Amino acid sequence: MERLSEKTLHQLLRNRGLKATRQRDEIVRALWEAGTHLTVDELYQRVRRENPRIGYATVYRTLRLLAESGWASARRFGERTARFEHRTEGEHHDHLICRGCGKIQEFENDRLEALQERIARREGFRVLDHKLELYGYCRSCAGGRKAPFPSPKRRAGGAE
Amino acid sequence: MERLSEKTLHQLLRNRGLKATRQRDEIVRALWEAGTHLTVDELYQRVRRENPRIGYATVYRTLRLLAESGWASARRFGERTARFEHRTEGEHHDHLICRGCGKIQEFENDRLEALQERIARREGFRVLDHKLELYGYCRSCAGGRKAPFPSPKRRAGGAE
DNA sequence: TTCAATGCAAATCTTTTGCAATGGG
DNA sequence: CCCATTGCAAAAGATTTGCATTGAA
Repeated sequence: MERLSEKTLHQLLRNRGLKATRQRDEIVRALWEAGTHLTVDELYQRVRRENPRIGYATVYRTLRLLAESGWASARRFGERTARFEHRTEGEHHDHLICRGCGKIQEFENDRLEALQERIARREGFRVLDHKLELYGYCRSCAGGRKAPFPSPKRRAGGAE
Repeated sequence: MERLSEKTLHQLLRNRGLKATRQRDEIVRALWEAGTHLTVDELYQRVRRENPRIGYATVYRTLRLLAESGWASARRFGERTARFEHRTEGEHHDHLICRGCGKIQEFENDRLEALQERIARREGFRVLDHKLELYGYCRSCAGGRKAPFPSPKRRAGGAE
């Protein structure tokens, strides 16, 4: 049951004087195995399959812990809920989000990173992290609407 | 009372068969005059100074309308609430967010945009919009912590 | 044994909605 | 006039927190 992801975790916890628990192992493992961006609820459901007694709050608390410590990162792709993914030391990737089918594709580009770094430095910033999201239509959805305005005659709902 | 921003707005509303109202004018004007990223509440407070009878819901609904139509754009800088800013046709800028003092600075870079576009195209995506945020420390805060881990012995709160 | 972590329920916060009243075209 | 928009209060979601109990070190 001891895996790469859990070793890293235990080490990380020890460094901060925190405790390794069954729940934390399960959560970390589920996120690791998923390999994608999961919402808190999706993750909760998965962990629940192994351990039906786990609490929702524990998932939230653990995710916060993981995000703070760098093991995971939180993203928000224009949805109302946050998504989390495992984050590998050193590695960084950005996202392409399809407005048609909702697909989220990752990419990595060193020149992009370098350019960002340079721009930030020029402004006197020391960059620790960054988030880049490109929204549009993927190949399969590309034929679709041009989407400047949703449609005339529409109720004006709330914001965001 | 007729301003550039309002002209654009009325035109935009007419295009969609919607009505121009006092509240919409006030909201648009406040956001326009602010010239920065405001939370819904900040904007609400400002509009309220002119018109104390305005409803919170109206601000939300109007902001959604503005965001959908392109007049404004919604951002989320890792805070729990969304922020809105006026968006100028054609123009696009990204953000540098200081983790020290919270300052949000804007920048624009065509090479960056071009590179993003190229990367997306390579993946078969047609990009409509994008969001780039660089998090770090601004010049004044740069001396500060390196911030890998907040601090040992800490309660693990909820997520995000 | 000790104190961090859990599970549950209640509390918060943000955003959305239903609906009667209002007002723009 | 007609129907979109407003204001209010209530609802809905997402996330956080208080607290007694449990469990890791």
